[in-house]
Amino acid sequence: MKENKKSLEARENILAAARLIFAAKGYAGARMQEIADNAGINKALLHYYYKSKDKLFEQIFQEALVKIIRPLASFLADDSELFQKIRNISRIYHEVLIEYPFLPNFILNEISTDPSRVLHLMNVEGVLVGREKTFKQIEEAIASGKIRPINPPELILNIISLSMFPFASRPIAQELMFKGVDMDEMFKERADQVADFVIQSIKI
Amino acid sequence: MKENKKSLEARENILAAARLIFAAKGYAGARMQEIADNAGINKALLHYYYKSKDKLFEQIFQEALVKIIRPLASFLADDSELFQKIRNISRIYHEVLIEYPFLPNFILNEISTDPSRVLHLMNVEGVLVGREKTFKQIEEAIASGKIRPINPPELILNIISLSMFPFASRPIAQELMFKGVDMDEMFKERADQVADFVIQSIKI
DNA sequence: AATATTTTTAACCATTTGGTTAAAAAAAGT
DNA sequence: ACTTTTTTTAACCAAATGGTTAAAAATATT
Repeated sequence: MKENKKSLEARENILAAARLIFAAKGYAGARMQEIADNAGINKALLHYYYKSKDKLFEQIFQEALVKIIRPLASFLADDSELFQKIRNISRIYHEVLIEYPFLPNFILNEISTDPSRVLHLMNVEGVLVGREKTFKQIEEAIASGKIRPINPPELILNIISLSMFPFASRPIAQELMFKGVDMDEMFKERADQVADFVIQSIKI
Repeated sequence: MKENKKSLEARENILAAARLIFAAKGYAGARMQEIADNAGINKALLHYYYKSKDKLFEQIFQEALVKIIRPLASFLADDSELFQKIRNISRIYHEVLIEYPFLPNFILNEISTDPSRVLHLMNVEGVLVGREKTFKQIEEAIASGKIRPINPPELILNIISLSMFPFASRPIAQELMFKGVDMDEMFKERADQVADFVIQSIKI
């Protein structure tokens, strides 16, 4: 007998619970017992399906990493015109983060907590492919007078900062600057705002 | 006998070690034993000076929160001209974060991990004072045609995002976009770059 | 010098935590 | 039907962790 319906369902319940708990509390703060409770099973069964906390975490973290890095890889590989590419990446990041708002904190936190445990999970190849191409595209846009001079990786970092930081800082931003404002609504409109903000800044 | 030189030194050693460990590993990942070792004392003495992990953490976290929020409060209270204010806050944040680069991750992480334990430590008053004034200043700059229309809190969020996120994302950014680049050098020049980027984006 | 107070330590403790075991229950194969 | 394999559970375990205690050492007060 191999992986019948019920066991697959249990596996999925475990993953869903683990996503929730790991994202909320981080590796060190997460408790296997809490994940088991949340998945509606007991701890021994949790260890039966996923050998150890490390293994389980690795899988969850890997998933999260992919969700965050893929839009960047797509941006770098994209052959569209520069401004269109900027609109695309901002839109995609906002879509992803509206669905998984905890991703930035989860990833940044685990990387700063224990780089050695997680940095190796980063599959860099997908990013490397288009990087030089996009750097060159930006440099050519500068040379041809289409945009102002800017260091290409910094331009990209700016786009990502504007897209991701507001999600990471949401609770504190809500308290300090957006008291009484519906930030979910704001985020929906923000994708294009960010793209416009960036384009306005660099275009001549 | 009250707080002689040696005991004050021990207290400061403890705080220094606690800053290091809490910032690196977060509340849940930090170990009292590790803090004690790092401070060159034993665990009982650590508890003698600071009653509990919670108490010690609260003090460290409070300090960190102040370092992050004060520049914002200064910005909001500042009576200078808008573009000058933008240059000021970017510069101050970059100065602070070059000295304490772990601050954004530390704070964002703990807030997302356990908002209830830490959100109440945020002294909001200093921020509230100047907020409406600066919002009005931005609105007037828009009305008078000096800058493009933008939601004032979002403009501020953009400045902070561009200033803080690169520090929070440093390890991953280094790997993906700044391979072989000296990011410390980049950060030194980035204060003015960020201010220019923002001003260029909004000015008409 | 004698006494009181503060500082430091080693040994200990209760709880929590990740993980295991051995056996029961359920399902599949024959 | 019965044998084998997979799934599930309760009970258990060793290590780690935050915290305590009681006594020794150092320092200050008289």
